[in-house]
Amino acid sequence: MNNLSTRLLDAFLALVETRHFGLAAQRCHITPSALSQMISRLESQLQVRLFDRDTRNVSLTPEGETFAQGVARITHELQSTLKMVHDRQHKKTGRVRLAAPPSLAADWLPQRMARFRQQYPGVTLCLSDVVSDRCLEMLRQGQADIGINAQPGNPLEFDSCQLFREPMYVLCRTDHPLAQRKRVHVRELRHQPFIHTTRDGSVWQHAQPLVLEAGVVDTGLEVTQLATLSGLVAHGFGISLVPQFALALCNRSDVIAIPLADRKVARPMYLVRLRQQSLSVAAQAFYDLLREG
Amino acid sequence: MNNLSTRLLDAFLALVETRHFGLAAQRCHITPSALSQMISRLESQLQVRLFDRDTRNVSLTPEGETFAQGVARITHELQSTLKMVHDRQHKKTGRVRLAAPPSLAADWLPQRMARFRQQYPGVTLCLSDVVSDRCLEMLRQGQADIGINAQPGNPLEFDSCQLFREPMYVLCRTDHPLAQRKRVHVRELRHQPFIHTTRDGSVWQHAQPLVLEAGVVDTGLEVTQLATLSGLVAHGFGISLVPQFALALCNRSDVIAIPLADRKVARPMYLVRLRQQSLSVAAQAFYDLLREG
DNA sequence: GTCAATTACGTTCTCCGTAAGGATG
DNA sequence: CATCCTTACGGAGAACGTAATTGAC
Repeated sequence: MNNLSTRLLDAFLALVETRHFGLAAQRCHITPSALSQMISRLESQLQVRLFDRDTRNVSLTPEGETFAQGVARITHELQSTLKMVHDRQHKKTGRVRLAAPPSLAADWLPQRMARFRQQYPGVTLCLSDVVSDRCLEMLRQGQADIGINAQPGNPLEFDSCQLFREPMYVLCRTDHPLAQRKRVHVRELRHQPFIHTTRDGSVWQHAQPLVLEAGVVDTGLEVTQLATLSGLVAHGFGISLVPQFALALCNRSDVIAIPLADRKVARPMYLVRLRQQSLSVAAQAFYDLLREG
Repeated sequence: MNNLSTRLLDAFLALVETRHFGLAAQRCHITPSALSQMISRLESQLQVRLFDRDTRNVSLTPEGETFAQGVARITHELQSTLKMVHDRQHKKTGRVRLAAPPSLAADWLPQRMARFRQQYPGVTLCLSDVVSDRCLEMLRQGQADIGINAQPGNPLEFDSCQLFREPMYVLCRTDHPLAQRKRVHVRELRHQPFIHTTRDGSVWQHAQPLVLEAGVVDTGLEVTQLATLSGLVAHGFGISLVPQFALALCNRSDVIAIPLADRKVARPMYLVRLRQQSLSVAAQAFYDLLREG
């Protein structure tokens, strides 16, 4: 029985403002007869007389006055909500939270973020540069919408597609025997002192079996920052492996990066999202940009 | 086109909470089919997909999430407004503003206010004790809902009905020649020094022509408070006229009040309200109490 | 195969418009 | 008597229920 519609409330407000059935009906694009019936329905549903009216005069009752104040608040909230939803739908507002490895967060991803921002300046872009394990965790806990990760995660839980395969490079001093080479094979790293990156990062997880198999010497060094890594290399503590997009972060005049010839050593990079939860309109647009653009 | 109803919003909220069409439909007392259609209508009106759903799972989209928050606020405002109107209708809340002369504000009116308050304790009763001119002015400016006044005001503007006629009394010292009399006629006040009440009060306006005609002596004294009046009388500055309900306010052992025999000198008292503006439910109830009870 | 959401379709009911009615200045 | 709100009545369309369909596990 108790059912109010926005049409009813709008008609009520129109009559409140005009105090005239004819004008109010005109504003609502209905006939005065229909408006009269609507007001009657409203009054019978509320069980309150809202207007004192005869053929000459229309005025609010005190109860109608209080109702009008409430309706004003309600329609304000309603319009605000509709606008919010509409704006999100048209990417005039919104938020996209990204989780990506430091190597891509440095340049590759910001480049695409800038393109997206230009098209949808109202959408907030949040970027977390995270190591591999943390990336999937942020997605799982709803702290990120889109992840970029070397591991695709559990297919039941995550929807992943490969973006590209990132070639790996050997990082060594410019005076290192390998420094003059155009390409290097993994097996040539045998007996080389090796500096690891942190073990929860994808480089470690991906390269560890390969370099161990190749017979590198463990220096016991394990660092997080690529700048630290290149610094250790520069001062002769050993060599290391870095992915292509991380090269810019360890660029020093006294170290050099040699591409690894082994194709299979290239690190895959996946675009990852939760399978159960759909993306917001803005996040979906950014997802499409990464996947296709 | 854009038309939302509370049924639609309630159905939406039910589905948000249950995440299950069957249960939500049960809560709304409709079939799952109807609920499905309602959600579809809602989504097409907003042009936003609100739920991700298949036969196994129902979950909000991010846009549905924001809409749900808005709807929660809207329904809260709506319920609050409906309750407010309902409470006013049933006199669980409300306000009645009264304007009455000091004589009636002292006892006669509070007595009825107490009776009303007992029945409708939630209704706030505001009382202004005002002189005659101010009473109609407060009604006119919407500062009072109900007036009690010796003047009915302009019949086009005010709706007035007489409550009673209040007998007038001569106030004099106990050692005054008239003090022993059971009744006094106006004409017997000839040559008596007379103390006036303030000229914007009804006593002055009502009694002035009569006492002047009778030939009283003007003392030049004109007071507002009845306690001042009785004090002046007690100290021999003259006599005065007071209405019956004001007697309690000038009760002193050294003054005495003698009823005026002239019936036409009795002061009429009107229940007054604005004609154009209807009373609130609470005010109407109090009006009826005064008029009939 | 079973369970749940959706679609198809028929019925009911709401809601609006036209036209007549009634009240007020 | 003119104006404006209201009532009466009929038709168009919305909304719900029943039943068949689709889809996921």
